[in-house]
Amino acid sequence: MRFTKAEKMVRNKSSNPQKTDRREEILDGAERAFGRKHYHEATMDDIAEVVGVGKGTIYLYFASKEDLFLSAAERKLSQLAEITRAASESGSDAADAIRRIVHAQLDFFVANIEFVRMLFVQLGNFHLGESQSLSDIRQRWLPAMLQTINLTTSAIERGQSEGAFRNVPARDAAMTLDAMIRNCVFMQALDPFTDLATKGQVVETIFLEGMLNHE
Amino acid sequence: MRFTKAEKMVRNKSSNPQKTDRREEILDGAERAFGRKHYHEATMDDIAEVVGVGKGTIYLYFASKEDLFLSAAERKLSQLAEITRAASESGSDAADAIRRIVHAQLDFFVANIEFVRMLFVQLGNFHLGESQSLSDIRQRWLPAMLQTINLTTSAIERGQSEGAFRNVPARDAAMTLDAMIRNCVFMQALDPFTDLATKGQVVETIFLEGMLNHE
Amino acid sequence: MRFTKAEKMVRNKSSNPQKTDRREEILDGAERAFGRKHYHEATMDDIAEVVGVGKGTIYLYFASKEDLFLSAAERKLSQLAEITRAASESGSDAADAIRRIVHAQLDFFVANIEFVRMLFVQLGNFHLGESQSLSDIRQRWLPAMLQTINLTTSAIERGQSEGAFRNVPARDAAMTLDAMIRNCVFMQALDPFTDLATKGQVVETIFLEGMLNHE
Amino acid sequence: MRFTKAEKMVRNKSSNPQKTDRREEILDGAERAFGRKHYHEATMDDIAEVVGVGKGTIYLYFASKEDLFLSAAERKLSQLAEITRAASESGSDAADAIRRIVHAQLDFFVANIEFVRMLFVQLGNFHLGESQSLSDIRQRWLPAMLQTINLTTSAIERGQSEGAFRNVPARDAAMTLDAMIRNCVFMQALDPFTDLATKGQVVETIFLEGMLNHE
DNA sequence: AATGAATGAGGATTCATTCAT
DNA sequence: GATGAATGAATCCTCATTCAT
Repeated sequence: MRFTKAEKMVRNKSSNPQKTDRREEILDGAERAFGRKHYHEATMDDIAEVVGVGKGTIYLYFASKEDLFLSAAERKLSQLAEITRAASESGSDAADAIRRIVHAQLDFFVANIEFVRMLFVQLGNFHLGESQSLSDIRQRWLPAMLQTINLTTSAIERGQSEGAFRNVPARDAAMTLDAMIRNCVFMQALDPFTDLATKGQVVETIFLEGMLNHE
Repeated sequence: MRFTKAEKMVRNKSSNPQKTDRREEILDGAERAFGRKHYHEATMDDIAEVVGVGKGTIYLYFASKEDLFLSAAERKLSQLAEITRAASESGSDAADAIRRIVHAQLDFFVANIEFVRMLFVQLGNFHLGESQSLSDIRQRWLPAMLQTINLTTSAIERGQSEGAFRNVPARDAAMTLDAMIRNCVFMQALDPFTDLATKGQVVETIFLEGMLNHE
Repeated sequence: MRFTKAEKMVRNKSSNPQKTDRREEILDGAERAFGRKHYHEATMDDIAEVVGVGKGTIYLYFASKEDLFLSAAERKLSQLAEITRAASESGSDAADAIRRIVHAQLDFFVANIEFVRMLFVQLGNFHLGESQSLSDIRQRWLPAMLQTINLTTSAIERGQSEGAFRNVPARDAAMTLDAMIRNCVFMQALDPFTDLATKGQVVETIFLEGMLNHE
Repeated sequence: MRFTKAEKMVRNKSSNPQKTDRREEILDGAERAFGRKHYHEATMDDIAEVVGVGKGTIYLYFASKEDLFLSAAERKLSQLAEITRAASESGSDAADAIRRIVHAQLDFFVANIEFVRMLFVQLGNFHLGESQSLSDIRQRWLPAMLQTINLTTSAIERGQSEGAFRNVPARDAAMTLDAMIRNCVFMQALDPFTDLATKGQVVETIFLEGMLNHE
């Protein structure tokens, strides 16, 4: 039985253990490589070397450099959404859910610092559109990104309907919080000697105190 | 008579008005070109076309593509620092200074949306280090960036010493605010139909209410 | 036990019926594959897929892609020589032999259109030499090709010695006839709706009338 | 003033002497390079070396390797059509026109042996279709090829309407003659010591005697 | 014997930079 | 000073061949 290239690509997502492993290995390496250099600066040779496979091998699992890049980010974004869901659900009330989301995401970002590099280096581009060939970035990344932002938005809306949170546009607030958290990782990278916990605390304080109804 | 490349570059910083004008024109064009495409996606041909000069001409004023890019951003970052200083100084008290900074920066970003694209697309890289050839990004950008962040930090410290602001690490808070403001521009770019004023209001509310001492 | 590559190749020429069958299958597939695409455009993957075997299997029977290609053509050229011999021998006189050769070859070409594609696409190269890696094309193909052309040449010489044919260099005439016949197949491919029989008739008429002594 | 790439390509066809010269130089080199090796075997490096320019320079004048190849052949085919027209028009009667066409084309082919190699190596492919990316070969080459074949066809039809030529399908006869002439060049390449004049004579004799009405 | 995943040399194309005009 | 034609290093991707299973 024969498969076209496209079909093969799909098959790779199936559960064949060997192929899946190799695919994951390549994604791991790509994450590291793209974490160290810009999309345009990381060459396929770099990536192959990091992964420890031949250049051609990558093309057995991914259709192009772009596909590889999008896939690597996609995987991480899904994990982030999952982390966020778990954090949100374990919160006793809205404020607690927010607190847990903040810390869960911080932990995730720190544990995946290379992903953060990779992702946010490209993210400006995502937000700001234009880039033709990377245009389908939207299609590949948006679902997981929306899922994540929606979870935070929901937590805020819950707090608002309970009367605990100030009445600001929930989605805007959620995206603001998102930016605040990401920023901690940037700061951490800038000055590795400060404590990330402190920074997380600052975000938590400012955001929660800013949201809470003090009457 | 001949000049080494270094000598030429120094000469270009001289005050010959014609040369200065042409240099500024090129920076304007670079800003637009880099605003539309990634550093690696914008070619020197693109830039020359946008500026309306020959490709070789750019090399009379800038040593390399990288130098051009760094210079264009440098100029804007200085303007941002200037704007921020004016806003901060015109504030009647700490909270007012913060409010003015938020809105001044938002206005500046909106008026220079292409710069924001250009800058923040590369910024992740800046924060997160590594990239060899762009390593001197630090040297070129850091002064103006520090100046800007220090102005916000000072305003916060003023509020804290007056007892109006909560006692969190001022610099971390300043950088958090910075991230919140930048994020507005991203959101604006994502959904151009929402009102930027609203988003600015959300940032102002969350940050100020979060910082204010409610006892 | 291990064999060097050369030993393996020799073994493959042995008469083990199974191996021979598989070898023929692969040649059949190669013929189809090379008939559809240029030598350089048909990949070993293509061929393996057409044949319905694994890519590695081909290398059990042929030393390289080039060897496969040369072998496939070699086989067909031998068949063409055989067809031509039969046609020539069944002719009652020289003119009749020529007529039979023309039609036998046309029939063969039509029945093996993919071979014709394969062969004549490469043939310019053959005639015109140079191509290093394909240089031994000569050694592999020339025997059968000479055999074919010699049969036609003999028929013409017979006609000349009988006084029926005009006295032109027989070998040149034979090669000209060969080109005329091949050309029919090209024309047929160009315009599939015209009748090949007509074209064959044109060739027969022009060649025979041109050769016959009209005194 | 600025031009898009496509516009530049068109401009190159204009009469700017420098650009035209360089373009012609490249075509000359391409002709030699493609004459020595198959389209797929001649690399852009080869061609650049033969021409004596940098690899990138070729791309200033031609959009791709394919474009270069098609352009080189196009140029020659136009010259062949022109040669053929002149020969046909200078013929005193139909038979004479044919004779002149035969010898003019032979001379042209001999003088442009590398073109013949280039062209006919690819021509099988042309006639026999398929090759996707080279599909527009048709559009680029057909006009000049049709022009050439139509000239020969006309000469034959003239002879038929004058009653001098046998009544066979004129176009088929023309294409047959074409194949006969091309074949001389092949033979010449095979055995460089034979006289091409003799071969031309054989073609002329067989074709004309075959076409002439002997009643 | 048969397979097809892995490999890396090789090739088309792009683009920052130079330099003759 | 200004230009843009020329360059070739660098990059993505393909595919013949190998070899562990």
